[in-house]
Amino acid sequence: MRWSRYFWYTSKEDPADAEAPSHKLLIKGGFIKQVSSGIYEFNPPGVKVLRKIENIVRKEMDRSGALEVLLTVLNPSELWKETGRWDLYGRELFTLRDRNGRDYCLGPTHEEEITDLVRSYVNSYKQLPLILYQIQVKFRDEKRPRFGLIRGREFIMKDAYSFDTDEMSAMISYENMKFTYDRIFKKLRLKTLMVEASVGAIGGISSHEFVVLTDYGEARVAYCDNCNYAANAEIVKLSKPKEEEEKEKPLEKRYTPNTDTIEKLSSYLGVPSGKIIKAVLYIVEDKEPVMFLIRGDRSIDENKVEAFLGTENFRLADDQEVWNILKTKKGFIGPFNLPNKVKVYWDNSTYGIKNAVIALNEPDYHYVGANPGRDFNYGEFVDVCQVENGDPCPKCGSPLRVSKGLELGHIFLLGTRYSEPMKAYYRDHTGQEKPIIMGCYGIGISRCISAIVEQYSDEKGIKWPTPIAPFELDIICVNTSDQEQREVAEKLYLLAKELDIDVIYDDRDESPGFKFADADLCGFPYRIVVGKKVKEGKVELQSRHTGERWDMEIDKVIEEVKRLVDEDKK
RNA sequence: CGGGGUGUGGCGCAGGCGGCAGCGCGCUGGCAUGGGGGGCCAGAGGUCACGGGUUCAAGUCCCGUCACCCCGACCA
Repeated sequence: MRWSRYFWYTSKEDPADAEAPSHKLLIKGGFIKQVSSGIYEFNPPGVKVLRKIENIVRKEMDRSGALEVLLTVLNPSELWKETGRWDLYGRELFTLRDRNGRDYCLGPTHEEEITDLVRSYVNSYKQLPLILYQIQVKFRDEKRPRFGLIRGREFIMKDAYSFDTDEMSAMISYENMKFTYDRIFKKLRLKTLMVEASVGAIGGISSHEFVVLTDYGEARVAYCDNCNYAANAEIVKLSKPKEEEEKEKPLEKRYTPNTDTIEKLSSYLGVPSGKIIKAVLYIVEDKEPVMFLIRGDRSIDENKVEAFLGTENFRLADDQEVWNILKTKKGFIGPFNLPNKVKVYWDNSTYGIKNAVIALNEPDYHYVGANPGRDFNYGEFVDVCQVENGDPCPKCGSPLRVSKGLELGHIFLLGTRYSEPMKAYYRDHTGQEKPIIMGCYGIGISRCISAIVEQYSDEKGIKWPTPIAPFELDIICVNTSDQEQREVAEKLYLLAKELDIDVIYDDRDESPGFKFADADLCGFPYRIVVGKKVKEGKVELQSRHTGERWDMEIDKVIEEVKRLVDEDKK
């Protein structure tokens, strides 16, 4: 490709609206362009990267025995009503109506459609097991799109679905996909971590996420360096700590004005926040008040709350509700003198605290020196505490490490969540009718682009791994008005094409510095600079990854690039 | 959906105290250049997000709407 004839425009300035490095670089480098919040179009080099990723994924899926299909983007509501998700999926579902008043959705995922496809052909155990996949655009009307391709409302996903006769067989399909995902991310040069994940409301049997550790992820991931345990933070169980050993002080009611936060209370009383028992009031299903008590230096993990309550329909009580229910204000909520309708749960972290500070639902007052058994009694214990760095590993007790993670893949053993309501049945060898056991497996393809940029970039720009790079080689002619340099560059370009190197020749009439800056930004793994040294029969070969530069004979440089590129792609 | 912020040539920004709409990059033409977004000359390009209001006069003040970004809760 000659750059002067290509459609590729970079920017000198950082885009104003981008925050994450991958978002900035992809826009600045002219790979993508924003159309609307969470909606991006791909320019030619962006498409090249996307296709290379897709093809790596496709190759590994095919190798696993999965078969590619292409389902529809526009999906009639009927199937979604069969599984109840037309209503359950909520406002995240993009819906529309045709001229005859029929409802459709733009597919956010395709369990319904794939199950419909399979049930229309599969009747017998002889046709199973089966894994089908597709690579296709998905639509989700996210509450908050973020960070470019990291969370979009329109994005490219690889979704696969397995169909098995029984749970044992389904487990084998699941393991197959786990293995395949591991290969895929290695081929994409992504350093991923496989973590145990919540099966959530889908009610599946097993679930794992593949995440990369980055500040621009939205999941919290806990992992143990000692025993290799790794899990999404929301499912890491925290049990009761040891009882504190401390001499009990007398109970005292103290005037504590304006202490509506733990920090203020802690500094007002000169007591560490870990000695405070914090009470948080939630309103469940818009009516039922539920109080959680937790140690003052810890936070509530609302994912755990959701799992415990069995509903996502809950929220913090507002000031008015706190007053109406408890006759107090925020900061002074406690487990004493409660109306009967308030349910109270004690997080494990509150166990064994001696000489605690605790509120009593009386504005501007707290108890100090409160001790369990003597001054108050625990109720039912629960685990709703957010996991933090250093918490004990549930497997081996070593300190956990907690990081932000970006979820690139998620695999699920679904069971019969879709096959049962949609009557996707088969006959077993005795002639008995049984529901198919399903699994589903996703990879955010467009999100992978961002993840790769997050992992491979520096202040100058992107450093694409060779298998994913928009071009493997960039040829720059320093002085375009020098006849000899132009001829050499031209010759090398044609030779590189001859050898099937994915090459771009920067033949634009721009200053050398301009082209160097673009080359760094756009992230070509190899660059040949044709300059003054052509007089000595030499050009310069550079590696974007290592920064190395070598003077090479003009006659040998392309073969060397070919060797390096082939090595990288192994 | 709660909280915060921003909307001014293609891009990045200034102007905000009401009185000729500016700068840098990019773009067009020309000249000199050619190893790190380089120099000189001459140009083109704007419904100041939208709607309403105050005023002799609004980019600027007031009210409303919309869009986008960031922080939180949810998905690949």
